[in-house]
Amino acid sequence: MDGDPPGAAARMRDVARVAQVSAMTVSRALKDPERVSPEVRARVEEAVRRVGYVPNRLAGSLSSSRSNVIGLVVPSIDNSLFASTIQGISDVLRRHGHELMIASSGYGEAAEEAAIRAFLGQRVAGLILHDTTHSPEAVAMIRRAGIPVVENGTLTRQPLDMVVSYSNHDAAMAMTRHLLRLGYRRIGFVTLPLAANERSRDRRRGYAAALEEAGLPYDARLVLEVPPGLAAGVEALDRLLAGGGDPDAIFFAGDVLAIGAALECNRRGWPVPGRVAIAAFDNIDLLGHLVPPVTTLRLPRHEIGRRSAEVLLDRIEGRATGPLAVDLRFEIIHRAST
Amino acid sequence: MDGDPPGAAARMRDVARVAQVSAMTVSRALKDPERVSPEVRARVEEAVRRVGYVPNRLAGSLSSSRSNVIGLVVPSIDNSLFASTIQGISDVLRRHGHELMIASSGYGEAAEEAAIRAFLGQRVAGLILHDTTHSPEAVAMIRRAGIPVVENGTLTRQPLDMVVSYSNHDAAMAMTRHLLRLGYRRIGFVTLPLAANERSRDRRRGYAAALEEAGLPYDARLVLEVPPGLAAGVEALDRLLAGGGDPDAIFFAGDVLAIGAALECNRRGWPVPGRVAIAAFDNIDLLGHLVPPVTTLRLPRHEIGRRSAEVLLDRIEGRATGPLAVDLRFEIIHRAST
DNA sequence: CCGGGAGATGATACCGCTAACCTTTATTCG
DNA sequence: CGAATAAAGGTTAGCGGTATCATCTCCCGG
Repeated sequence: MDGDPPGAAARMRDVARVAQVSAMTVSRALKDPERVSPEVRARVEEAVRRVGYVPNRLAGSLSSSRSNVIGLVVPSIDNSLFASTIQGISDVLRRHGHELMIASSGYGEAAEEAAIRAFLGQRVAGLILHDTTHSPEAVAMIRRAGIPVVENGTLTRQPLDMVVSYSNHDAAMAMTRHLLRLGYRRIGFVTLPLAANERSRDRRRGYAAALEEAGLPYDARLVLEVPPGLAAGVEALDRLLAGGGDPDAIFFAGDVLAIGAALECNRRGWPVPGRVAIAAFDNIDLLGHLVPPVTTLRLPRHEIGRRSAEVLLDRIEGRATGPLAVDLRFEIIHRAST
Repeated sequence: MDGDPPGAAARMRDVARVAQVSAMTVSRALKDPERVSPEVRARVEEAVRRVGYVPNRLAGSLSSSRSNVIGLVVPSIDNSLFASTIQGISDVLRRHGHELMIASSGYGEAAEEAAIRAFLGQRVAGLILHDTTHSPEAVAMIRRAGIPVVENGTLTRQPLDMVVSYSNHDAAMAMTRHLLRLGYRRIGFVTLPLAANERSRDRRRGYAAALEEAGLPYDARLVLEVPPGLAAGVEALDRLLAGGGDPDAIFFAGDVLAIGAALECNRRGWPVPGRVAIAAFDNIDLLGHLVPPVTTLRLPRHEIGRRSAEVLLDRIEGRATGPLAVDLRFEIIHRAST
C-alpha cells in the first residue's frame, strides 16, 4: 500500500525498517506478542498493515523445523464418504492454524507411496492415511521421517502408529446378525473388490463370522464382488437373484450399491422386503428417503476426520505420545427395507 | 538403511558425502540429470537410495522462490459437486508434480480471506477459488502476491484473473426455456440462498430472463429460497404447491433438492410430471435412476477442475500470460420427469 | 603448440526466517 | 547501595537448498 515495489513480497526486514526495530523483534511481536512491549507491538502491527506483510512460512518452517501442514491420502476425493472425513479433518485443522494437503491414491499402493514421498518432501508435520496397507518403501520412509501417522480406513490390527476408525468386521457382523435375528436365512452379500483394501476384506470376514456363529453355511452363490456405482448395484441384484442362491435378503457392503438396487426394485414394482430385503452399509442421507427407507449402518465418517486431526495434533504439539487406537463405534439404523 | 541417525532426516550434503561429490552436484543430478556425467549421476542415485534421502522442498522453494503447491478454496469439501472438481484438479496437478492444499470457506468471505492469507503464507504458486466474490482485503493480498488465480463458480463478468466455468445464468435460462417449450407455463423456481453466492443469483436471473423472453410474468409465489439438503427439497415442494402459485413444473436450481422432491412424490404416489413436472440442475448420477428419471443439466464439474489446473499451470510455467475465460458448456438432459 | 570454447564440477552467497545467546536498562531486595 | 534478576531488544549463525560465477579438464582448429 505504501509504494510497495510490485512483484516483490514484503519481507520481515521491510516491516522491521518501517517499525524501526530489528527483524527479530518483528518475529517475536507476531509469534509471541507477550514478549514485546505494547508500544513496539503496536508499531509492528501498524507496519505489517502498511507494507501488506504476509509471513513466509517456508522460511519459518525451514528455520524452526516445525511445519503446520498435514498430509492426507485418500483413495478418492470424489466420494462423499471420504469427503465427510476430509471435512472433519479440515475443520479441526483450521481451528488450530494448520493446513491440509490432499492427494488421492486411486486405490493403489504405488500412488500412495508417491503421495507420501511428496508430502515428506514438503516436510509435513503428520500424515493421515485412509488405507491401512502400504508398500514397504512407504513404511520405511515414514519410519525414517519419524512423524506421527493416523490410519483410518478400518481398525487394523497392525497399525503403523495411530488408528482412528470403527471395526468394519464388527459392523458387517452386526448387520448380518441383525438380518439373521429378523429371520432371514439366505443372506446375500455384495462387496466392493476385495483385493482393493482391507476394509472390504474385514467386512466379508464379519459377514462370514455371523453366519458361522448362527451355524449357517457360507454359500459362494450368495456372495458377489462388484465395482462401485449405482449401476453395479442393479447388476448385483440381478445376478444374485438369478444365481441359484435364492437370497431372501441382500446386504450391500459399500458405496451406493444398495441405492441402485433399491431404486431398481421400485422400477420393477417389487415389494421390499417382500421380494427381497435390502440392507446397506453407509449412512448416506438418501437411504432414509427411499421407498421403503433402507436399513443401514451409521458410521462416524465426520467424527473419524475430527478425531484423526485431534490425535495427530496432540502428538505434534507434544500433548501425547505413543500408539493409540480410537474405536469410534457404529450403529444399526433399522428401517422398513428389512 | 545405512545406519541413519534416527530422528534426523538425511540432507543433501549427506548424499554428497556418500557419493563423493559436492552438494551442488547432487542438486543438479536430481533436478537436471543431463547436466551431470552418467557415472556421477549413478553414484548420486545410489547414495540417495542408501541414505533414504527425500529432498526438502521447503528449502528448495525458499531458495529458488518457486513453489509447487496450489491452493484451493471451496465453500465446502463435503459436497459431491465440489468433490468432482477437486478430483479433476488433483489429477492434473499430480501428473505435473504439483501439490494441492485445500481449505473450505464455509460460504463466507471472511473465512475465504483467512484461507487465502494462509495459502499466501505458504507461498503457493497459484490459487483456485470456487467463489467469485471476495473481500477487498483478499483481492488486495492476491494482487500484491502477483500469483495467478482461477475462479470457477460461474462465468463472472469481473474476474480477478482467469475464469474456468460455465454460465449459471445461461444454464438456468436454457432449462427454463426447455420447460416453456414443453408447454409448462407456471414454472416454480427453487434456489439455494441468494445471498450466499453469485452462482445462485446468476441462476435466478437466468430463470427470470427466460420468463421475460416468453412474455410471462415473474410471480413471487413461484420462487422459493431454501437451504441445501434433501429435506429442504421436500419442504419446497410442499410450500410451492400450497403457495397459491399453482405450479405445473418446478425447477430446482441446485444441490439435491430435486431428489428430495422426486422421492417425496414417489412416497405420496403422485405422478410426475402428471401432478407436477420436476427439473434439476446438477447431473448427479442418481437423478437418472429415479422413477421417473429426472430432467437435469449436465455440468462439466470434473472438466472445470482439470482445465482450471491446466490454465494455472500454463501460467505458472510461463506458457501463457494474461487473463483468460474458459466457457465449459452445459447440456440439457431431457428425461421423463418433464 | 597454444588460445579458446564446451562440459563437468565446485565454492560462495544468499532465500526469509528463528534459535540461541548477548547487551542494555530498569527493578528488586538484603 | 550494589549485586542479582528480569524484561526488552539486538546480533549472529544457521535451517537446506539453489543461482551464479569461478575453476578445471579436455579437445579442437589454426
